[in-house]
Amino acid sequence: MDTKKRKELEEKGFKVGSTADFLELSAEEEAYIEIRLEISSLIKIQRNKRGWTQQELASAIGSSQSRIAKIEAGDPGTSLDLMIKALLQLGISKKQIGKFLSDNLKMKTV
Amino acid sequence: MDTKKRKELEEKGFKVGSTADFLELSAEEEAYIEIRLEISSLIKIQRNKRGWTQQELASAIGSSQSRIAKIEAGDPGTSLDLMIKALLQLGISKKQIGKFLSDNLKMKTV
DNA sequence: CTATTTTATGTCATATATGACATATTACAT
DNA sequence: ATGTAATATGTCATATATGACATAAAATAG
Repeated sequence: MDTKKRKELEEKGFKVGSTADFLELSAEEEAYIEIRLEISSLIKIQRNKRGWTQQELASAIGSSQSRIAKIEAGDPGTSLDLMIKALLQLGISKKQIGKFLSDNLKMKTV
Repeated sequence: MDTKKRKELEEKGFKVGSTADFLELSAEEEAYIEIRLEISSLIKIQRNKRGWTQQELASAIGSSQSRIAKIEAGDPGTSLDLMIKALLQLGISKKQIGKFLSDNLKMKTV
């Protein structure tokens, strides 16, 4: 991973280091962050596609507007669990979530 | 959802109620639990397929044997985040995780 | 421009997840 | 059977995620 991308992640609060020289993420660490960021961006896209406000989505899952903002911003202090709940409330099915993760193309169909 | 299945979930610690009459989960709540349970079972299957002990998997993600046992038992006091980290360390890619979620067939290919 | 809505950012008290540990239970050898 | 490794179950102190709230900043009317 290049230093620019790493810096971005560190600024968002991700613990990027701990791999010997603090210069590289393991493939698994990268994949984990990638999954989180992709799901986070899917939430934002789908929410907007439906014309929902962050407040509306928040209410639908018993959360708060600021929490949704943090999720969509890729804040690491948020869980995949809450993200999945958000997607499901947006009407995205398990199957569609799976398709989104497996297809590298950016989900035309949802 | 039938009462038998609900009882199983409640025994595992899931908050099943809060939907008016405490008899039904919303489709989204069900889907969320289903995703967790399927991923949990995928972890167990893939770990065994590789001949890893729970302790070995735990060490690979900086966790503990008991935590892996709880994940594989479907304990709700565990996060999707940790589960995904486990899968990735088992060599399951994001793409394969996606396929597993989208295909309803039980992952011959992984 | 000005008002109003929406989103972003920060803080805080509380809830939940965590690894570590002890120990029970089970599987699997020899 | 008897030991030995693997897994399950429970507890605890600590770390992290949480919703709520305040408020700033941006976007979108009008």
